Amino acid sequence: MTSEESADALVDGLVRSAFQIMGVLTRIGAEHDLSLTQLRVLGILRDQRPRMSDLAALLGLDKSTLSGLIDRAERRGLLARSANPDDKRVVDVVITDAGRELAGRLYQDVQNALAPATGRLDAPQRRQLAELLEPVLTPPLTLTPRPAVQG
Amino acid sequence: MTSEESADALVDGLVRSAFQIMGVLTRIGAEHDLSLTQLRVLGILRDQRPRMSDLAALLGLDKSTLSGLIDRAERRGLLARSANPDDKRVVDVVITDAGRELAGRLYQDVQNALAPATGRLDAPQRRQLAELLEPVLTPPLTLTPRPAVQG
DNA sequence: CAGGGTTGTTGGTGATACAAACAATGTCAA
DNA sequence: TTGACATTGTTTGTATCACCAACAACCCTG
Repeated sequence: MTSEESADALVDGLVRSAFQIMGVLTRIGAEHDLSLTQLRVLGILRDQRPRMSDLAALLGLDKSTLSGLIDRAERRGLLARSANPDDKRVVDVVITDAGRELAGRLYQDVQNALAPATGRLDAPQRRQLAELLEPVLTPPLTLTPRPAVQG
Repeated sequence: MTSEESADALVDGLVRSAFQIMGVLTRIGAEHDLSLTQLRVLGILRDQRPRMSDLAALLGLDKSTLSGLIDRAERRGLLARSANPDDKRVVDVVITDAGRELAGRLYQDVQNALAPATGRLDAPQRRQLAELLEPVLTPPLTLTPRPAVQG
C-alpha cells in the first residue's frame, strides 16, 4: 500500500464515519425535536457563553441564520438571550437549566447509541483510536483557507 | 483511565471529527452549489444505479424528499431518471457523464482539503487509524433499532 | 379479475440557510 | 467633541431540505 493509498483509505473511513455519526446525532436530535444544529448549539452552550456572532463563527453559519435558530430554542426555554453590559449591541447566549438538563440527556443518548460501535474495540484500542484522531482534529479544519475559486 | 472514560473520550473524538468532516464536505459542496445530501447522492451514484426507494433508504430520507432532490440534480444535468424495464412503477437513478466528472472533482477536493489533517500522521499511523475505524463502522449504526419513545 | 400492497409524485407545512438592507451602538480621527 | 465609519444583531425575501398525507399508476395474489 502506497502512501497515497493509505491517505485515500483513511479519508474514506473518516467520511464514512462522519456520515454514520451524523446519522446517529440526527436521529437522537429528532427524538427530542432538535435539529443537528440545535443539538450542536446546546453542546457548545454547555461549556461556553458566547455572543451571537461567536456562535455563528463556531457553527460556520451566517449571523442571520442564528437569529431564527436562537428564537426557536429560546421559545422552548432551552436557552436565553442576555444583554452584555460592556457593549449594548452584543447579545450573549446562555443555556437554561432545562437546556442543560436536556443536553445531558442527549449526551448520554449519544454515548449509548455509539456504545455498540465503540464496544467492538477493547479499552487499549479505544484509547489508541482517540489518540490517533487527535492530531487529525487539531487545529480545526473547517477554517482551512479556501483555495482560490474562479467565478 | 477507566474503560468508561476511554469510551467517553473516543465518542467525543468521533463526534468532533464528524462535525469537522461535515464542515469540509459542506464547504466543498457549497463551492459547487451542492448541498451535503446532493454530494452524497453523487457519491452513491458513482458506484450504484439505485431506484428512488433504494436511494431514500441509503440516505435515511423519505421518498418524497428524494423527488425534489433528484428533480434539481436532474435539471442541472448531473443525473437522470431512467425507466425500469422490469417494473413500470420503478424509477432508476443514473449518473450522467457531467455528474461523474463533477463527482471525481469533488472527491479530489475532499482529499486535498483533508490532506493537511491526515498528513499529520505518517503512513503506518494512517493505516492503523483506518483499521481501527473499520470495526466501529461495520455494521452500520444508522439503522440501530430505535429505543421505544413515548408519545 | 378484484382487492390489497408497492412505487414515486404532488401539495402543504415548518425548519434551515443565505444575502441584502437596516437600526442601534461603538470607535476613531480630525 | 463631533462626524464618518465599522460592528452587531434583526428583519425580510428567497431557495432548499425534509416530513406527512393523499394520490395515480402499477404489481401481485387469491
